[in-house]
Amino acid sequence: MPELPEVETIRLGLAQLLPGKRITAAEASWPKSFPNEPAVVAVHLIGARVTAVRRRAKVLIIELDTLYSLVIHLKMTGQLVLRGSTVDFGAGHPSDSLVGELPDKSTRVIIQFDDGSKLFFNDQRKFGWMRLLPTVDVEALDFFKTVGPEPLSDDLSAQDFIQRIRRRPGSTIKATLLDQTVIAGVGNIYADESLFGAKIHPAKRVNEVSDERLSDLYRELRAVLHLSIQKGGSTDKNYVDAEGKQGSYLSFAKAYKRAGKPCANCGAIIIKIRVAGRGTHVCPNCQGEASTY
DNA sequence: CACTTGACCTGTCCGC
DNA sequence: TGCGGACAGGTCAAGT
Repeated sequence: MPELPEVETIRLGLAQLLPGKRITAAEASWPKSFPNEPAVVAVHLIGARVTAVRRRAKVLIIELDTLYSLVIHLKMTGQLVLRGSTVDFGAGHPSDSLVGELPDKSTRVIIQFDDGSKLFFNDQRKFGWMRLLPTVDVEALDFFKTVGPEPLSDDLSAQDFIQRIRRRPGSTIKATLLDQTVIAGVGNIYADESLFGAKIHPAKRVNEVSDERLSDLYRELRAVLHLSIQKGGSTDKNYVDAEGKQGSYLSFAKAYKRAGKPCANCGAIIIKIRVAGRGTHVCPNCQGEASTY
């Protein structure tokens, strides 16, 4: 569920909170969530100071002054919440937080810092992971070697976007958007939202979509990602930011999780179907029926 | 080769 | 009330 805007929101928070802190301890109550050898952790993580927090696609990278990095993928239900920092979180009240006392029963890893603060890696479904790697090896991970360009990059033009989408002519447009090797960071929410905005049926094959429509999709995708980052991401069930707070994008969503409700453009009832093995929200009027293409 | 499905997991919701 | 099953969806491995 954390997609590009959610991971970016967490990154923005952690980038404010973590740099300069020194790690004093790390423990994993679910070893698969943090499978590194204890000896490697002892040498390259304990005592390390955080220098930067970066993001690539849906992956967070916490860089350390030991020239190692913590690489983290939250998958569907992962959370990274900092508690007990001497840095003030600002105006938010504790009641804004979706998570209560930590650790809780979904806490898999706890990273402790020299100022007494703790970073909690919670993950209800245990699909997420973090691993410690030499920083120079991070980009050599298979995922980073094959992942597509950042959709919000200034370097990605509409023409570049269209060219990459067309690498999968026989696939549905939604499956292609979700393919991380085509474009990075898009998941189920923003696939549905951007396809709605571009008035493209998710089940339509790429080779049946015009360049003009794909150009609309490029613009809509960037717009919904920008808006969601501005709203602190989408909280459906589990997602919270680095302070434990929910995001509010879903109250602005036009398709995702709106089955049975009227389309904001035409008033037709949004339906939920299955495309690329995922629950898919579509306006049958604005986006048309797949069979008519 | 291109594309789809299953596995990894837990919690929630629905029907009986 | 309890229970079985469907469902939620990111990514990789395995299957068609």
